[in-house]
Amino acid sequence: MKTTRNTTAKTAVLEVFEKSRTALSHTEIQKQLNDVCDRVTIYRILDRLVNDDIVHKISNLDGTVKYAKCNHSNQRVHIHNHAHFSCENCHEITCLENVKPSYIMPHNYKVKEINFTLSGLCPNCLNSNI
Amino acid sequence: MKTTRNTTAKTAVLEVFEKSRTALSHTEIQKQLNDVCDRVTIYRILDRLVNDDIVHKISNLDGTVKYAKCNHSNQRVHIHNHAHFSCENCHEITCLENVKPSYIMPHNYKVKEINFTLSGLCPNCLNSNI
DNA sequence: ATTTTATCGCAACATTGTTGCAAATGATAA
DNA sequence: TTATCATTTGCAACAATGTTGCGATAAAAT
Ligand SMILES: [Zn+2]
Ligand SMILES: [Zn+2]
Ligand SMILES: [Zn+2]
Ligand SMILES: [Zn+2]
Repeated sequence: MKTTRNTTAKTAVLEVFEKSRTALSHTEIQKQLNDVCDRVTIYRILDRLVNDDIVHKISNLDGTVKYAKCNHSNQRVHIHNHAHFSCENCHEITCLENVKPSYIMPHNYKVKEINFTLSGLCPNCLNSNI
Repeated sequence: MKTTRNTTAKTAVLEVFEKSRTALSHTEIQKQLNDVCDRVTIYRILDRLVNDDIVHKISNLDGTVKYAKCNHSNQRVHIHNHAHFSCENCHEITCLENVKPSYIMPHNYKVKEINFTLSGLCPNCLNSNI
């Protein structure tokens, strides 16, 4: 069985996540890492973190992909059914841990994962009345 | 004011949408068009169609972007609040026009658009018990 | 038919993500 | 501590996707 190692690069990436209130793209992580490691390594670390349920991947309407730390890694069944908010002004993406959509599916579909992203203006940008 | 023109390329793209039951990526459209026009032109046509509320853009968890015809262009207020299903086996993306999520948002957010994509197995792939 | 301007083709570029392979390094046990 | 070995890394090269500038083309209106 494949074990996951704690490398300096991985630790650095996790620290970046720890410091961030919002979800981060590969590029944003790379900028904050200041050449701690190669671009490719970041991709591979992110893959592993997603695989190990430490981070979850968020895909935005505009095609950008971001990542955020999971704060429920302790749960037995690990699913990300919370919503995300994408601000059209500041482009920040945040987890809305308490927003979970309810819906009724037609028969004959097997749903395994959901991706619910809302976009518009975040509280910050709404207050600066843009 | 900018007016939109009906060009042969645009007509060809619309015909491709008309023939398709599922959402299409830029690459899929290009393949079906058989060099009717340049790759860049397809991008520009898609942009215009989205802008004119004739087509809507769907962004998938795996990072792929697809487009589907809107079948409610007549509505006064044009919003895409229906869900989409993305099959992890055949990779087809279909509009679930009747599935609309209900949810409760925290205050101070202004929601303008939602993107609700479910993934798993579509009826076709579920029946071929994979 | 003429005019206007939206659209197109092309080339060049930017960004994002992937792969193969030799070298480096973390974890484990001797 | 040292030896071992599978995991991880860096590098280089590649692939896919999307963007921009600009001169040429063509749709639509007069
Ligand atoms: Zn904002
Ligand atoms: Zn989240
Ligand atoms: Zn399927
Ligand atoms: Zn749809």
